[in-house]
Amino acid sequence: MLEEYDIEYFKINNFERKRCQKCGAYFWTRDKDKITCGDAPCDSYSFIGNPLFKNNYSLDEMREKFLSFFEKNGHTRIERYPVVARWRDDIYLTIASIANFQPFVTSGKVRPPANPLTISQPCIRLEDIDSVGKTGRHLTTFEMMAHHAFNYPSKEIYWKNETVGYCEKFLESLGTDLNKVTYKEEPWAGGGNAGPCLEVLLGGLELATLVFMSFVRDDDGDILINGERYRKMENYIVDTGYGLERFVWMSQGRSTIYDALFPEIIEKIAKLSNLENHRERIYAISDYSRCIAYMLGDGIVPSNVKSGYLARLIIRRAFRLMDEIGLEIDLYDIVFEHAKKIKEFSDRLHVIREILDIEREKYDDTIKKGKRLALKKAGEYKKKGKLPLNVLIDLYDTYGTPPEIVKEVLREEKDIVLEIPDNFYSLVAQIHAKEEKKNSNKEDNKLRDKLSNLPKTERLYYVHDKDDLSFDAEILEVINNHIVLNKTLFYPEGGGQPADSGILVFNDRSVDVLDVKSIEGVIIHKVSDTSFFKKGMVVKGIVDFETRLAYTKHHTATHIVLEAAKHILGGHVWQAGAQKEKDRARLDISHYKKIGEDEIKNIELVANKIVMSNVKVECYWMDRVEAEKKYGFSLYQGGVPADDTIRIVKIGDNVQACAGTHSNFTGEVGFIKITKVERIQDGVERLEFSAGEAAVKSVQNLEDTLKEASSILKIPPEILPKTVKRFFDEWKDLKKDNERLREYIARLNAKKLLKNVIKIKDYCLITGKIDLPLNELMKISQVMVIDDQGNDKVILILGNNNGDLIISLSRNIKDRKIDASDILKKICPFINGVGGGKRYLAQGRGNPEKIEEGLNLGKKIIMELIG
RNA sequence: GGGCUCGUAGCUCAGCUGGAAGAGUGUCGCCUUUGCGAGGCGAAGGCCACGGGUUCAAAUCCCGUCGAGUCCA
Repeated sequence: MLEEYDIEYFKINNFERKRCQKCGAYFWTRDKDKITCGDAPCDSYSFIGNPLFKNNYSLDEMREKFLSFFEKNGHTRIERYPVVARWRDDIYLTIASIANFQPFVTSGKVRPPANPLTISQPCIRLEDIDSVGKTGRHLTTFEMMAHHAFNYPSKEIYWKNETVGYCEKFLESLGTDLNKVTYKEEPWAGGGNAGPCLEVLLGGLELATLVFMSFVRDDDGDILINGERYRKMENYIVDTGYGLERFVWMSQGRSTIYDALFPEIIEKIAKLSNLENHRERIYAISDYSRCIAYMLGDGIVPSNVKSGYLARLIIRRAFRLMDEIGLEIDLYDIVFEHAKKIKEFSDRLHVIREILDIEREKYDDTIKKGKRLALKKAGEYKKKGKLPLNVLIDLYDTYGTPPEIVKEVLREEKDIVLEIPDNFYSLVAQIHAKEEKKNSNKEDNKLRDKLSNLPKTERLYYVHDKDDLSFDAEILEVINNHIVLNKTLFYPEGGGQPADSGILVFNDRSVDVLDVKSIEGVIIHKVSDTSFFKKGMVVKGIVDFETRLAYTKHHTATHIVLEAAKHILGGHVWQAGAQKEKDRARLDISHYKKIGEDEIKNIELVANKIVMSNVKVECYWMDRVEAEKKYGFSLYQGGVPADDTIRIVKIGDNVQACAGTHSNFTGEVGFIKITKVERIQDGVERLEFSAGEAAVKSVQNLEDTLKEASSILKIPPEILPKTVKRFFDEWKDLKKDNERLREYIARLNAKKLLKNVIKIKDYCLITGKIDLPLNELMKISQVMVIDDQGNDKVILILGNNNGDLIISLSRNIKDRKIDASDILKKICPFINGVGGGKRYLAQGRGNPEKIEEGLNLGKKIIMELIG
């Protein structure tokens, strides 16, 4: 792989390629005497107390220094992207600056926002969360300062020489002695791409990585990196990453990175705690709180799934650390110290506070419950003297009680041993390791191949005339039961809007269109019959008007409801999913607590106000880069399109990238009625609603229900709640009365039955037929056999006119020969019955006319058993 | 997206190898005490989340719905 690192710049500037005498890695240096690569652990830190830059820099100063340096060198400065990677479905958090441009820019499908560009991108990586605070250099959150150049076969911006040159020039501008810098060779791979990479090392610290992304994953490729195969890409990308925090640290030479970055926060915490005893924890809190500020500031809502779970994870870690050092302030007070420095968070501070308050409450509940459970489990295992590992795992996995808490609770308990293995958390991870892989749609892939030669279908549905949903088009291809036309008015399934239905007509024959899909811009119509369709025919298509109109209204309504929800609940509301149907639609939104009744009413009201204001629904195509610049990432509520040009749907303040069909004015949507709100996940609320006629019908249905309910009670609907309450209360009272009476009747009957007692030895045999339901017989048995138990051994056999039969024994009968279930089973055949039970109680049913007979038989059997 | 757990008295929970609803705490009443705190006796308070199924019988077993918790990716 040497030729990849054979860089002109190194030659011109008299670099030498050497092999590290400690780790064996190859590296480049100006220093003839250097024998190690410069990376830890081969070289130790030489900058602590001895900064290797000329001046001290803060985070803001260093960031500005970097960005303006590259601006001066022909790069365009780009605003940071959010830390939550909403434009990707393979990662939740932005883990690198290049992540902003994957997958569509790196693959060449979409052009970059500028080329070359420079950016300082806040990134979050939780892999090393356990090391934070302990090592002095690990962080969960860092800013990756970067410059990127996207090179295409037709046009190269710059490549390796310039990249290394910029690096040297930038280091030089900080007053670095370039003789002390080494460039270590290290192949890089990530996100399906790979390439050679140079790690820039100074004073034992890796300051930056210069990646030359030029390979793409391919099982047939000839390049092997980390056990995976890659091949050369057509385009090639300069992907650099300069660690802002490390540059700051290097400039200050403080003993840890935390001391360099967050001195005022550490000081604040130290005032309330003891810095010397809790140094590591305080460092970790200073970092975690910044991570939390970014996550919540960029709109992540804590949840039990996806990125929300990661937010909750780190928030809870922070709570635990704070508790461990007895820090008695709100987490928000620390998070605020970070958040106040980030200008776009200023109007989100109150939401951040509220979220953290709610999280604190939930955490306290979980821990409280966990402690109780731990004590209970400890009690269960006291005899064994040891709490088994699987119980410990269960406590964490199922109830969220970390082993540290269990240990704390059991500190007082001396009878029970608790062993927490070092790899506890990886053991938990192993349990969940089994992952099912989604099998990709094979049928789609087959079609994809066949369609690859066809041109993109002309989409008439964006420009059609509303009153006439018919069109003529030419058949380009017939594949199985699918038809491809040169143009179509049929809307293909997408963006939560189902496909149109309708018919295709040729001469006087027609077929139903069952499904419509768009595959890479080629629209295919699945039809009921393709037998008489041939390539080249011109056919007439007619889209079902009613269905289309219903979908259209609900689609526009979805945008309106989302806007209303944002207005009422706040800017953290994002669409988490949506689906339209003919008579209703549903919209999932992120929100951190249950939506209240009043809030729902307000959302409904605001939505209807938007409808009544009858604003124009503007749909137009726009350059992607421009649109992003103008409207931001909130464009992408329903997913990210893979094109340079995107379709914008603008309804007042609400602007979204959307491919669906929409009404011309909001007034056409008609009445919007929210019919149901449910929580599908913690942090995700689902709103179901209807629009237009469907909304009117849904209200009418509700009214019908109300009328029906009140007509049963023969009252007007207005007093339904009051009356229902009265009935319910009365019902409860009657139930209680009934209970008392049953008890009373049971005792009366018990008294009566005592006349039938047959005494044999010390047994009391009682039989009787009483005309009462089975429940009452059970009650009598309860009274006679269990409640009023004296020294007598009572055997009770009762029957009723219904054919029910029970046999009940008092618990002091120890003779195993006498078994209620056995006796009953012997009787059953003679009364055409079934039944069973246990030793002390059996119950069955037979022919009502034979109950008398059954009772006598029972008497006989028992007398034989005792006698 | 996947796994696990839980919905029983106002609250915290037991009962869950199927047999007819329990404890602690809180509430109310009476007694004891100089008062506070506390103690004694008693009472009220349950669609056992909802809907199906299995069974002679379901709080208990099975399926579904709704609600809650938690871990992992």
